[in-house]
Amino acid sequence: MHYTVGQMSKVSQTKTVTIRYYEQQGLLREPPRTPGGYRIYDEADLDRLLFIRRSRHLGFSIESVRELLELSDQTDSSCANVNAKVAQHLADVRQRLEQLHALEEELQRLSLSCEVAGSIENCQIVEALSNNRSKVSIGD
Amino acid sequence: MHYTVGQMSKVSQTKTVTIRYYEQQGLLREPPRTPGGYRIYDEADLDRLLFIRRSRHLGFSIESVRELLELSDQTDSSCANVNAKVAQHLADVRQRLEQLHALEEELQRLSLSCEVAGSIENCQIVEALSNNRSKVSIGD
DNA sequence: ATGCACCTTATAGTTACTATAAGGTCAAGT
DNA sequence: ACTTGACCTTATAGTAACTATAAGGTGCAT
Repeated sequence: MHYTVGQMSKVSQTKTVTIRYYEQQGLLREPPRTPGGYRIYDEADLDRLLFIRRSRHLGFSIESVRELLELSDQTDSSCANVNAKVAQHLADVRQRLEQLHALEEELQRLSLSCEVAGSIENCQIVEALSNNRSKVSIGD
Repeated sequence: MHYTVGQMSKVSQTKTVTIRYYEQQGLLREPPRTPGGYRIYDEADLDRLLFIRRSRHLGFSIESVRELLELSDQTDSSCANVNAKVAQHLADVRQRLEQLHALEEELQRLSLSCEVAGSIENCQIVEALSNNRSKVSIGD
């Protein structure tokens, strides 16, 4: 199966200009073209684009996405080079999971307190992500 | 306890200009000033700033952050108004959790396969976030 | 062979910051 | 009291990651 840029756009909810922007940034390869110059993508290109979009949506910078893609592109390289990077991204992902989970719990509490009490009291959404001031750091 | 913009900046790893930008955007209040015009923040301002930064880091748009903060600012409003919004954000957060979790598992698998086999084979980071094409949507 | 939807490159605009300039404030030290 | 230096003020311009628009070429269905 192969796709035009427009079909890629539709499936991935990405503007066609954005897809070409990713190509320019080296996140997507320069795909083959029709005689008339139209880009032709395949299944793997689509998967890669979906990965980029979802990673961006989860707050990863283009630079982080590039690194994750590079891990993915490694066919079977010596681990020493790669393992530190994996560990680093894993720690990052786990921190995000923790914070998202705290936010989930608070939203769920709000939703429940609404159903039971009929009104919101003592909303602590902000606290869900703002405490543990000393334990958690930011940074990418 | 109260803070200058510089102290807020240090604790939250946020440039002072960015803090003033959030004030301009209405995410932070206009704080009281010293006679000389310096901004003075309190604990609650700091918590709010940390919440904004972490939400942004998790991929929420300024608009989403604004909505979450509005939920938080509601003292005890009638739920009907708010509940739909909470449910929506909860669904969004849970989708992010799912995707992040898939990424975590794949990074962990990579890390383990390195320790055991000494090399990375069959890396499927991209697949971790790109499959379930029909089940999962993007959008904020 | 002629629409018309979809593709091409290129340039300018938007969002969410980030950097820099030019100058005022404040607390510490003399 | 005054000076010094770190930190504050507003204002303007620049950057990253898109997004919109223009001007024109492609390709398939009638």
